[in-house]
Amino acid sequence: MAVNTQFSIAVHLMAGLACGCDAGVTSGHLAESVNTSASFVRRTLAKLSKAGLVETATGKAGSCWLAKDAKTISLLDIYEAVDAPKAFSIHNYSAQDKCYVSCHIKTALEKALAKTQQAMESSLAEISLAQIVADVKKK
Amino acid sequence: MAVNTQFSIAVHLMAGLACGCDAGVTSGHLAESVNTSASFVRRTLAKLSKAGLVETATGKAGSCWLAKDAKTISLLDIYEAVDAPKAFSIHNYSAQDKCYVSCHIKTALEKALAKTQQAMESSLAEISLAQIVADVKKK
DNA sequence: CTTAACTGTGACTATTATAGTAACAGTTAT
DNA sequence: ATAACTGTTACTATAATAGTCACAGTTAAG
Repeated sequence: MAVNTQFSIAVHLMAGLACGCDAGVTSGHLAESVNTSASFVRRTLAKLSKAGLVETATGKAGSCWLAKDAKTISLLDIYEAVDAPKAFSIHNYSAQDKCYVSCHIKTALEKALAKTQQAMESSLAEISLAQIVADVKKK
Repeated sequence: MAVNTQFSIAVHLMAGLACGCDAGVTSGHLAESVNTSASFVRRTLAKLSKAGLVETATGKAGSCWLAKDAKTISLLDIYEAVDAPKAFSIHNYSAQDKCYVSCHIKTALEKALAKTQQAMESSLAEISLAQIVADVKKK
């Protein structure tokens, strides 16, 4: 798979942490839920930790837990934490001097796509982890 | 590169067509502007053609042109025409029965991300090809 | 009616981002 | 001392995408 799923995996992990906050949740537990290796989970977890969304304890009986209340964590926080790719990527080519479209399309596109990216991020900011967890529990 | 640039290339092509509408624009001309092969251009052009955004003529002196006024073409039209990937893809894993997060996260995520996708598409719908062309010409 | 110059399309290769794994050093309860 | 974690690096495998090649189909022009 060459599709980026970091973000959705990260949300899965965060939801897992939000639900299992009673017991000490390990990367192994989470890996089982996501169906991948503990190592892969830990790498994503590391990013969430650096972003201050998750706290961890090393050593025997080490574990992970949410650093904040799920209500105060938005999907945008998670999106930014895992530095998922932008919604759009612009092709990079060497501009042909004699063609003004070729020379200026890139900046024009960047300007337009910045707006779109902004719209997407605003939308993500409005969804909290708590909402996701509520949805998961409802079913 | 495993990053999808279909969309930005398609906009580049459309801008090229919008600007060079006087002369017969060929896939070769466009390829030069984008700095890729004519064949690759034609394949993207084919999608735009199927979507009714572009018309083409085969045979000697064949060429391409916009099917509609640039003012009436939105970036969303182009986005849909090239069926660019969704902003987010959800990881696919086999759900672990004993874990309810694992079982239900997917539908919860889909619901949340549908909103985000919608926000993005609305934003794209508000930008017309004509605006892009104006930006390109301004500089 | 032959040739030249296009489009349209299928089949192929190369690239590279990403998923996923393995291994091991560092840490800390027991 | 040992067991069971985290944190991190290095590696392999996969697959989406870019990009190329080749050729059939079409049409204007000589």
